Amino acid sequence: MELLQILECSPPLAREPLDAEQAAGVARVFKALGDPVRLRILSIVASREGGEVCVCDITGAFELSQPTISHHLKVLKDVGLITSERRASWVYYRLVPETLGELSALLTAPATV
Amino acid sequence: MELLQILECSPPLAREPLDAEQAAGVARVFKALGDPVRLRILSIVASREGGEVCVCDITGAFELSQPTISHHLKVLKDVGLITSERRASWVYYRLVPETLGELSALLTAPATV
DNA sequence: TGTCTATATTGACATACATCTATTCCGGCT
DNA sequence: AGCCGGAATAGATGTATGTCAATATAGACA
Repeated sequence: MELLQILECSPPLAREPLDAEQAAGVARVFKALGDPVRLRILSIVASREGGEVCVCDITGAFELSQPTISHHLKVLKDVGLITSERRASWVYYRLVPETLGELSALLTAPATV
Repeated sequence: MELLQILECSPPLAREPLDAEQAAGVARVFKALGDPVRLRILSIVASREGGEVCVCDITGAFELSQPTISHHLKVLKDVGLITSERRASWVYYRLVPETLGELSALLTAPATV
């Protein structure tokens, strides 16, 4: 089952308990967000005017090796938070806003009455 | 610095890149959410009428040892997602909706124009 | 005081993960 | 074809993490 589909059919945490399968799917995405480097990469991609970021731009923002950045990009891509497209020698990444939106909805807190 | 404060002053991912300190703080919370058992525990606590869950209720919902559940509760508590209160022999956990709300806001996707 | 129940802590262990170096893959260029 | 630069993959390594059994702690009650 696709991860985005799991997110779509998972109720907000505050509405009813997740079943084991939903929890496993959702946890994969949160785990991807549970690393400071990946969070910064995602925020760079998500906040970019035009929506596209070249890998070289990301690599330049960190004091980490190129393979490490590549690894983190793969993790984010595998859970459906970003997509990639190769053009000539460069690979461009962009956000998948639907995934982020589903996550946000999942975390919507109950009305503080 | 308190984790909730870091969440409060961190811009939505899609607005501007997180700095290293913000990312480290936010990542701690997402890492706590990055485990299926903890997600299910949190959803049990968050969706409970009355807001309180006894540890024994949680333990009964999993085929895991009591120390393991206790460990996961501590992780969720350490990042400010839940709080605990002891009354007589029992310990009750409840959601901290502010933390969940801050996280949700952080993930708010950019307007899909 | 002693015992019983509920929860937390400790210590051990196997697995997962972040990072690096070395290498490979892919396009463009000469 | 051969080379070069950008990016991905493979393999290695130290550290973090999820789990358990054993033990400790806290409170109720006899």
